[in-house]
Amino acid sequence: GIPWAAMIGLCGEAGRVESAKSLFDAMPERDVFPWGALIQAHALDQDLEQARRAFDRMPQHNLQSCTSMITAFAQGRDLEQAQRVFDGMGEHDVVSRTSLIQAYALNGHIDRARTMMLASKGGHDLVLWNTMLAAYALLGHLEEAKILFDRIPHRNIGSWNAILLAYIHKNDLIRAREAFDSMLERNPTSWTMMLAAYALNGDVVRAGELFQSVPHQDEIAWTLMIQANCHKGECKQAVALLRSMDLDGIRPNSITFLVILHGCSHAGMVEEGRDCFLAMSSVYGIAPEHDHYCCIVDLLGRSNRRLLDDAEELVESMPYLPG
RNA sequence: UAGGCCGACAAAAC
Repeated sequence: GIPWAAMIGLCGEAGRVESAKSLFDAMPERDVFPWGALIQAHALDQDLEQARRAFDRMPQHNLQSCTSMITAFAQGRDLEQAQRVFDGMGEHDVVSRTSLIQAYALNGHIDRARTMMLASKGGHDLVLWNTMLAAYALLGHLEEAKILFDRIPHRNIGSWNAILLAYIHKNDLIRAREAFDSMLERNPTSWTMMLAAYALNGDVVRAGELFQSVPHQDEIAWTLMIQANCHKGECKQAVALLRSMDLDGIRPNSITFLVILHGCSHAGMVEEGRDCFLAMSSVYGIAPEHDHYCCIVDLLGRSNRRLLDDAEELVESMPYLPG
């Protein structure tokens, strides 16, 4: 059948941590299992505590589980714990070293990370280089990113996406677009980054042109188009795009609504915002979260007396503390 | 077939 690890990994990717946990509890022969998947699921869920707990529960550790844990600590900004897990390992390989290097790179020690990269045994490794590239991009170290990028012999799409991110981070959209156009292969990440660059700058025209070329427009691409329009104050158009999504068979997600509510709030479009908020749960089946309530309360607060009553009612009914 | 790299809001970073 399907390997347990694959199932747990899939649950994690799909954001179904509970399912991943039940699978984990149900599976036999835990002692020979690649444990990393469950930790990964928690890490993807941004729940570092649960990841650590799962890690501690495991009767024994191996390269996989330790590497996942190091990655979780690296991305959870806990360098010390990452180093500690690394030190406790019986053996290391290029994968676990890469995780540790990422921990240093993302936590204020990019130079140390670079030294570690150069010293890394086991020959050349593309993912290791891409990890450093991505860190440079994130930190805004464009020059270092370019130097490294130029020296990578067999760049893959991850390398290209990382350099693209580096340009975008510097707001050099000309160079970003040049890189984007030079790519032999693009994935949804590439398209999203380029589209987001235009959308967040309020460049509806370029965003729209690019959107037309996106091979498979997903909910993220649509959300970015909505955001581009909101940025321009074209909230009516943004709300209209929500309908277009429907027609295209793409389901908005909770971020889509957050973007719309923000836009309506900013533009003072009280009724439209309220309607979207109501439709969110009743039509699309998406439960409003804390941020949505903040938006809608803010929105209704700007309105007339009648809607202000709505706002008070809403605050009383919401499952969060006001503020 | 399994553990390390790249996507919108937020977070983080600056």
